[in-house]
Amino acid sequence: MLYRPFESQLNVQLAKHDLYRAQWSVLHYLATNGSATLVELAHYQRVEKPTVTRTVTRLEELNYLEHIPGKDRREKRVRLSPLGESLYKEVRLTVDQFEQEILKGISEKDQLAAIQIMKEIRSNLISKETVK
Amino acid sequence: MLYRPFESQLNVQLAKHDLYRAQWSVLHYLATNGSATLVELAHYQRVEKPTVTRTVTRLEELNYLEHIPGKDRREKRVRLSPLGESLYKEVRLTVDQFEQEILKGISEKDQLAAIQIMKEIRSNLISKETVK
DNA sequence: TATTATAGTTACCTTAGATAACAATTACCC
DNA sequence: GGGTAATTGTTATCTAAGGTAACTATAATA
Repeated sequence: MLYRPFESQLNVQLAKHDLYRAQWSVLHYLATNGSATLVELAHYQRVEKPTVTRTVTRLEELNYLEHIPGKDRREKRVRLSPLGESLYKEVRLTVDQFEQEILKGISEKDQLAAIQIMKEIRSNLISKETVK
Repeated sequence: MLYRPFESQLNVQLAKHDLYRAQWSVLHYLATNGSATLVELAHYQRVEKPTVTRTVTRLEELNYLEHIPGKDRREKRVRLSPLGESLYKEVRLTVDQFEQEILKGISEKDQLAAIQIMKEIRSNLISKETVK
C-alpha cells in the first residue's frame, strides 16, 4: 500500500506549470504558514539541509520567494513573493482539480476517513523521528 | 493530503539494504507478478521507458534479476534471480515492520478502509490514463 | 513488399536526495 | 568574559530518478 504513491501523476500536473514536486512542497508550506527558515523546511520535508538550500535557491532564481529578516543573523527566513503567491493560486487550481478527479466516486465520508488516517500516520512518523 | 507522502521515510528503510525506491518498486512487482517486460514495468510505475531501462540495468548489475525468453525477440522479459528473491524477502520484513509502526494505534477496520480507498484512487488513475 | 507500430537503448538534461567539510553566528558554561 | 558547543546555512561531490529526442531491431499490417 505505502510504497506505491501516485507522485508521478502529480508530477504531470505540476509540469504544466514548470514546477517540480519539492518546489511545490516549499510553495505550499509557505502559502499555508506564511514564512519559514531553511531548517524548518528541512524538517517539514524530512530532508537534509543541502537539499533545501538547492530547492530554495532555484525558487529564488525564479523570483517566487523573497527574504524577510529572521531573529538571527544565521537564519534565512523566506516567504512567497507576489509572483510566488499568484503562481501558487494558479497551481492550486490544477492540483485541486487533479485531487477531485482521483477521488471521484469515493464518498465524502470515506475521503475524510482517509485524510484522518493520513494525519495519524504522519503523527506516528513524527514521534518516531523525535525518539531517534 | 496527496502531495505529502512519506516516501522519504520509506527511503530510510530501504537504504538499510542499499536499495532505492524505484528499484524496490521493480522488485516488488516481480515478486508478486513473477515476470515482466520493460514496457510492463513502465506502465506499472507510470514512467517513461528509458527510466525503466536504467533501473533494470542497475538491478541486473547487482545480480538481482535474470532474463527469461519472451514471445518476441524485441521484448526483454525479466524475473527475480535467487539472490533477488532472498533480498526481497529480507527487505519485505523491514518494510512490513515499518508499516506496522506507522499504522500503530489505527484500528484494523480503519486500515482496511484506507487501503480500499487507495485502491479506488488507483483505479481512477488508471481510467484517467486510458482515456488519454 | 513497403510502411507503420512496438520494444528497447543511448545520449543528454534537470531535479532531488545523501555525506562530508566548512564558515558564520549564537548559546552556554565555568 | 572567554572558550567551547551548538545551530544555521553553504559548497562540493556522488548517485538515483525523472524527462525528451533520436536511434536500432523486430514484428505487424496494409
